[in-house]
Amino acid sequence: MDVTSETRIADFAAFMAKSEQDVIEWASLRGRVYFVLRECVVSGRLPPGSVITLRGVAKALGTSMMPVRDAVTRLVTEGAVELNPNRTFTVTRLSPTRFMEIRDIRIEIEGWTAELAAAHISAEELDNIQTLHLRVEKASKSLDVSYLTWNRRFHFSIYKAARKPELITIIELLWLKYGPVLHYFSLEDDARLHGNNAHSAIVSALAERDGAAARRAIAFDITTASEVILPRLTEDYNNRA
Amino acid sequence: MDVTSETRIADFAAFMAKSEQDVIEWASLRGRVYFVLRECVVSGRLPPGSVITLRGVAKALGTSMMPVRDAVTRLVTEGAVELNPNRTFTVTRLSPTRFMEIRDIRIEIEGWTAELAAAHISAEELDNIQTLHLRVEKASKSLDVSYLTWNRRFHFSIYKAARKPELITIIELLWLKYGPVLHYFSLEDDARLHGNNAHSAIVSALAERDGAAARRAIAFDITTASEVILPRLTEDYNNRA
DNA sequence: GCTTATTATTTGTGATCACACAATCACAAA
DNA sequence: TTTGTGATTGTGTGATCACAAATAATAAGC
Repeated sequence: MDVTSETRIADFAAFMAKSEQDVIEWASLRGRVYFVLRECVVSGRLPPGSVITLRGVAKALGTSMMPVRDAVTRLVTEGAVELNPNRTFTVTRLSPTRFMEIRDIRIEIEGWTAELAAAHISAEELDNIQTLHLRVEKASKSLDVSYLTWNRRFHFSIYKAARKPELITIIELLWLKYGPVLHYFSLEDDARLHGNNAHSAIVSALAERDGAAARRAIAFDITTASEVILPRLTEDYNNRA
Repeated sequence: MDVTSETRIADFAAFMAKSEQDVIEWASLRGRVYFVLRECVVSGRLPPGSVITLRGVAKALGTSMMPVRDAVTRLVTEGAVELNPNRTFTVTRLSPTRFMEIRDIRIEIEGWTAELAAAHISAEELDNIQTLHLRVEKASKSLDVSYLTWNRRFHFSIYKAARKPELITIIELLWLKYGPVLHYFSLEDDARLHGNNAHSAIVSALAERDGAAARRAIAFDITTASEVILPRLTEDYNNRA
């Protein structure tokens, strides 16, 4: 218990410093705490199942309990964190069946969104997506953790081209639940290469304004990635249960 | 300003009493406050655009600010309430385009869920849905406000038969945003009759385990209802803007 | 020595207080 | 009459305190 809490505090502090280097500056304190916690959960710094205590996080971040409380309860309503009957907060652990359900929903919704994007995408948006595609490829070759970040930006740049903000909101929620398990993926080079092939197919489908092809390419991307993740997740889930 | 706040307080108190008559008993105070506020928003007691103050609600419910604060911030993350730059909370007002976007998402997701339900539905579930269908029909003939409640139970009983909890979560969020504008609908008898025809089609499609027909029937139900709502919403939106 | 009961610590929950910001109203000057 | 300026009120936000419940730790009993 001592080690994890210490680790958490160190992670929080490190990420706090990094996030202040970033452009994003939040007005309210609760917003900053939410941002830090959210990134820790999505990036896998806080692995699924790890406990979160309000006072611990507050101490680690040098704030009061209140902003942490707001941030954590928000993550609870978003499904990234669970409130156990033991009165403890834990990062949500996805069961294999739940993982597969979210995978199927992602294929349906993100595929649909990409299909809509193919109909509305502008030349500038397409340019931006192509450069992002190159950044993802570069990040996938070097063993960099930033791969997941670039991959995220690549996907959401496509979805934004559909001009459906409510769909974006839903997809963000899906990624928030899906994000932690993506960490199983970060050291798997061949899977990344497959992902790059899928990304190429997405880009060319968008360039040709072929909605059906874009939907298929998105589905292929999600499927290939999940085929790498699912066995590792299942193994991990059975061991820890 | 005086009238609305008084009205709000009265509504809250009345609904508080009614909710305690109900079976549902929440452990935490924040949960009860959330439940009350949520129902006030969904049922249209708090029309879109009305302001919510933490101290006012706390005073009306006889609690401290804290549970209200938790409940309202949760509604904000769920999209039912907005936090304006003026530092005031207001019930989210759906623009016509935003309404149509959610309508389309509902057709896609709820149609899909009904299609899945047709494949997995059991005999008991089908029985339950048929009795609920009769309750909706009865409530639609008498000019009762409970029509929306029964309609909601009818729909979610179908979606639960799909056995996809993540989909249910998404649909709940959609209804939370969609709910307030359904109040335009409550006095329109002929539209209700159309809705009943659509419901009959849904039930028979489920009885025959015809997924494609169930999807079409759901889409028809949502479309016919929105065709009644949209012009009224647009008129209201243009007048108040 | 092992089990059980009791204390102690840690947890989330709710209440209260202090602060900063925004809006509104009142009064005075042009 | 209109406009600018100051004060008052009301707002969300953050901090601190008190409490109940649950877990962990300790001590008592066999």
